[in-house]
Amino acid sequence: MRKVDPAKHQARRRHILGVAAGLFAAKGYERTTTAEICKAAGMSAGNLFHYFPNKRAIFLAVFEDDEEGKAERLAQAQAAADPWEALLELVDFLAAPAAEPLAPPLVMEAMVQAYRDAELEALLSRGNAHEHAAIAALLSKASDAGRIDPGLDPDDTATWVLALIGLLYTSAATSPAFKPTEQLPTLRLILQRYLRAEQPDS
Amino acid sequence: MRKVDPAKHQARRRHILGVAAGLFAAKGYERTTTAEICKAAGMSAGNLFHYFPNKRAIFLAVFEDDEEGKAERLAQAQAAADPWEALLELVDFLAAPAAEPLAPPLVMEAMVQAYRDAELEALLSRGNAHEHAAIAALLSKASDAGRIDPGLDPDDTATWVLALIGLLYTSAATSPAFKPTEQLPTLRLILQRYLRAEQPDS
DNA sequence: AATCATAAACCGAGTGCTCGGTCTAATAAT
DNA sequence: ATTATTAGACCGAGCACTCGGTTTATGATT
Repeated sequence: MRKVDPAKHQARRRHILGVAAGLFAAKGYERTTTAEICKAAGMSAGNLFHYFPNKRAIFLAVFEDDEEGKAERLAQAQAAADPWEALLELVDFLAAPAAEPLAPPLVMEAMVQAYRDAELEALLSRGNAHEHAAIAALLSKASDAGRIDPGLDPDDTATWVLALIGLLYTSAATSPAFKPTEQLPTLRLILQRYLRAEQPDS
Repeated sequence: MRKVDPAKHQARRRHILGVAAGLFAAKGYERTTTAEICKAAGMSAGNLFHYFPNKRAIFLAVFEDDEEGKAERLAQAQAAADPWEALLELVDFLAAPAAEPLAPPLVMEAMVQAYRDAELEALLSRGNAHEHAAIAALLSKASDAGRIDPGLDPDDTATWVLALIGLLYTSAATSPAFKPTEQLPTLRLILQRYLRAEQPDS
């Protein structure tokens, strides 16, 4: 009996997800055919569907895999001494992938698909809820420490902070001239002025 | 010989575009079938394609029609006496449609489609360029009048202002809890603190 | 007014094609 | 030998769009 090598299986799976992510980003979900994924992954249809039950599962897996391993980073942010610095670092961390060429269009595609797919919607909002909670907690702490405008509601504000980070993705996806790395300082400026209006110094 | 009644033709055309916009917003471009549009519009396939050469033309026409008539409003904004007030009003004007239920998902769909359709891309960036120019001009005037932070580059900043307005659309489309009308004041707050950092008064 | 001629408006069954997904049989590994 | 893995021909459903034809509205003609 031939023994399964789970590591090999995982690697092959990830290989598929990699090429699929590229295609989904470039052409969108519906216009990407399973045949194209097969060709790009260098395998046959039968084999592709040996790894995933259907096309949608491939799409979902792209984001499941991405969502993994983000939790500890969020928890780690909480532990930092200075909540304001921690917030800035967290923003940088969440904004960083926007510089990768694939991420912005992929995020756009995910958003538009989540609008009509309950499962994807659930998956994404779970990840989003974690981020939201982490940011809100930091905002609350920073507010207590007198580092940000105390008039801001942490929950509502966290939503806006997340949305502002998302702006890097949507802008990068919609206008080629927009370079997330170049624009990150402006994002930071906006956040600082928005959040720390009452404490213009340090 | 029968002569065409252009008004009637226009009305019928707009009727089609109305129902098509609803379907595109709800289900996305690719998942909306021409058969559905026919049914919703109460006409046959033959007749639908009598008004539009193909499905994509219907999609494009939705945004062409929307783009019309926005130019004069932009020009009018320039004429206003106080550039800062004019800017705020322009923001309100551009943000207003975000409250309509159809607009946010439709905008999302347009953005994602424009990423791979040169014609749509051209159409949207034309409209965007006008808005960008109008905002940049107002920012420039406001800067000269000492009403905003002089360190901000009008062009770059206009891009951000537009992106921030777009946030109302993307946020409304992706999270049902986000109500554009309720969030507009926060947007204004962010803009004020961002743009007028050096002039906290008035 | 009544009739005719003509082009627009409209219909809906049909068509060719593409797509996601399956099936069978061959191959490779143990 | 036995079973995992692969390939790609194949299938049925669904799609955008066409086509031949009917109906309806309008101007011209009598």
